[in-house]
Amino acid sequence: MDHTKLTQSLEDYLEMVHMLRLANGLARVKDIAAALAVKMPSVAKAMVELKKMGLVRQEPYSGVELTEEGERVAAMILNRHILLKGFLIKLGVSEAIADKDACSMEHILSAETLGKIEDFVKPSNAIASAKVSSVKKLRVVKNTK
Amino acid sequence: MDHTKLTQSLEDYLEMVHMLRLANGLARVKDIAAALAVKMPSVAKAMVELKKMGLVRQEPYSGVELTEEGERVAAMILNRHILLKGFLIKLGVSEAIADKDACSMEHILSAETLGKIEDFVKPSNAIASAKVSSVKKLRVVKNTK
DNA sequence: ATCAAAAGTTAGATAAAACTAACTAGAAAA
DNA sequence: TTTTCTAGTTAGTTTTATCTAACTTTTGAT
Repeated sequence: MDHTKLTQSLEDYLEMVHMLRLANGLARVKDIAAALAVKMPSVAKAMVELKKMGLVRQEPYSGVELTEEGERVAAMILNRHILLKGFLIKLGVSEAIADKDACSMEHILSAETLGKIEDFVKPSNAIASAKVSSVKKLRVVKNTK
Repeated sequence: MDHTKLTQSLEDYLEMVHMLRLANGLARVKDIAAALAVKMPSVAKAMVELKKMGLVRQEPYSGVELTEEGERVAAMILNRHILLKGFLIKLGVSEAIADKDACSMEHILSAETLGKIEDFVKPSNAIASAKVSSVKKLRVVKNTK
């Protein structure tokens, strides 16, 4: 509800909550920290911010959930991630590196560039279900930034 | 000489010094600030760091120069910039946006991804002089981050 | 030659994002 | 049911990168 703009790092946290819920059903502070290669207090602080912005819900000492708005925003970010990862793979980049670089790129590219990348990746037969199937294949692993 | 790793922001300052010297012959604090859309004291602080690292030389109250090592590092960064900008333009992105996004991307991509992008941009007939001619066309304008 | 404007510098404040250390709540084992 | 371990939190520090305000040097007009 709060329209304050997300920083890159908050986008990462929000996206990771979403990924972990898709992968495990539950987004724990400990797992968020491991996946982003940070310590738990960093996650706690980020969650305080995301709660203030109304993107995340959390009862003390338990898992993190997304609000409806949070879900909407996180899905956007995750779609960007999937698009960029697919793009890099299409260029011949290995899956692990594609994942890592997509994660960095997803916060900085302009809408125009993202659009052109989309055109490149889906030249004609853009099947809407592509995104969905990619999401199903999500596997969350520890990052080694 | 000092092997401390450059931060993204120091890479930007170093690259801009190089660009301004190529474009104007002289890299002034005021112009560096304008081109990167920051204030002069930010440039002054960055120059202190780059001097410590032995990448930049400057007599007080005058223009900034690159050391040999600084020149080497700056040229690498600038080549990355030129590569990425060309890549984006090839995808159909407008020149201004390509420049801006290349500037963000140049700090974060892995060697593997940069290599694949190079393959994509120069499929076969990679003329060495391409880089040089791009440099000649450099025009430094005020950034509006 | 003087002095005002422009360019450069220094000092100190603020904000983001991480960390460590120390504390608290909850879950699991004895 | 205690106790212990794990997960989560809070407080305070550090680093990076910006800023504003105040000061200094240089330049250049008069």
